Amino acid sequence: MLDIKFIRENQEAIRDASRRKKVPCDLDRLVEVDARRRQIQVELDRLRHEQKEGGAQLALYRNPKSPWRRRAAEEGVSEQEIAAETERLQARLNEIKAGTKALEEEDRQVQADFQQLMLTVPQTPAADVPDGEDETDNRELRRVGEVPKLDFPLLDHVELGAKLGIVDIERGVRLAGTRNYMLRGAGTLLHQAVLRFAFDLMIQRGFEPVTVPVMVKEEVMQGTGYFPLGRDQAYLCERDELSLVGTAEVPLTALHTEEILDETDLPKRYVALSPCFRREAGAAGKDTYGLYRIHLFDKVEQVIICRNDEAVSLEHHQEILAHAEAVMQALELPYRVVNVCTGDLGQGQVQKFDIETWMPSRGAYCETHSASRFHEFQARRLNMRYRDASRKIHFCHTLNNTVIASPRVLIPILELYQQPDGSIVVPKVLRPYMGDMERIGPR
RNA sequence: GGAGAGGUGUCCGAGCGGCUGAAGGAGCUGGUUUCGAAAACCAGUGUGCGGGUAACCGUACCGGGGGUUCGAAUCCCCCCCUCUCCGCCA
Repeated sequence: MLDIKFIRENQEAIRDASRRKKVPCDLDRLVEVDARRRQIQVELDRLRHEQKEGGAQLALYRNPKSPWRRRAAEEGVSEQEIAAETERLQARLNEIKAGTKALEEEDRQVQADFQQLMLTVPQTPAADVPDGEDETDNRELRRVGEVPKLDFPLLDHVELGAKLGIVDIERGVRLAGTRNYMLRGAGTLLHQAVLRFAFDLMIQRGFEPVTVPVMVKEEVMQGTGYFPLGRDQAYLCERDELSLVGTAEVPLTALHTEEILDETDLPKRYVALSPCFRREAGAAGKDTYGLYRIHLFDKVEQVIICRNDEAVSLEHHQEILAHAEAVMQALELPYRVVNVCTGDLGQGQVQKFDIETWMPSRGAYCETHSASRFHEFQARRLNMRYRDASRKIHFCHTLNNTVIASPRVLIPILELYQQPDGSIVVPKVLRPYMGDMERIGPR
């Protein structure tokens, strides 16, 4: 959500963002509703003011012991005159009541429309976000690590996994349908090892580990910007009015909802390991092979909540990106960093850097991480603020990034660490998490 | 799931239907005092929205939503949440 004042004064920028991000937003309607909203408030305030004063006066008229009555008596105002005046005032107040009631009714509708429309306004992208339609227009910033030259016929992760008995897609699908899987034996250990390694690295880097709820209320989904636009991507537990989160970004970012923090407590650095649930609606037929696009995975996510300062935000953006890169470098996986283009940006994102890791079976660098900054967008929706040294209140800025998501990252690990004999060498940094296992061989 | 208690400002805690944005305390900030500190004393100390260049003014908010009333933190209805006891259970 953006500041309505900012929206009013920067309509062209919003229109531009809406077009370039391909986020539909009826700005004309919003501006119209906003004008009416303010009109109503001025009128309502006026009516309520008159009501308050009139009501107080009426109390004085009606109370025989009031100072006003005493004064009136001294000045020789007759009982009849007071009674007449009381009646006149009562009539006026009844009139006001009717007027207020009608206006309040309209106000309710207008406020609802206003809120609805406000939720659709896109954040304006940063100046250095490249223009573009979709992910093919993302701009590569750098490549890190060498793609190893393996001079034997490569197997993909599905074949490797099946041969080694560590990835069981067939049975996963049998139990839960398409885009489901089972990890088994060393596959499960590898999965856990990757997550735990990443988690520990973040703790070392000063992030507070948090265990989060993965079923959250409507407001939380809306507050983080996933609803209403992304509603069909989420699994809903309608009976309990809860949604399964697609990432721990949601509960972590919303952690201080409705709070006013102290500036001295910022930035907040949080890390959580959670399951992530994604319906992948609209992705039918896309990436159906293997462990790439699946309904359930585990992810270590990092979130920073910081001061409302563009420069500070930028700095943290680089910081969270660096943490993720450190993980990839420790795993010795070749990756590249891309500056995500406007068409591929989410509604609330100011800018997003993806890390794409080389996946031999796909013959491409593919997204494994996504680092976003939002400025106030999420904080406004969540009403998450802080007080600065001069007691002024501001909305926080928020940022988040993947630390590691598995099993997707198992794709490059399995495929790049495979040996001619079909076994997998365990990346060095993961061995302590796997009972010093150095190699995954056939059972 | 059954029974009871309760939800008020940063916290604790009052609150006959109008004079209560809300007593009183604590905390915090500033000042006085002190060589300095503590203590004591004095003053200030919620958020949103609207209007105004501004000082400021208006209005809303006492878990949420309706209702009664000229007027509701205070009365009525519905919902939510927390706590205690009992039952069940990873």
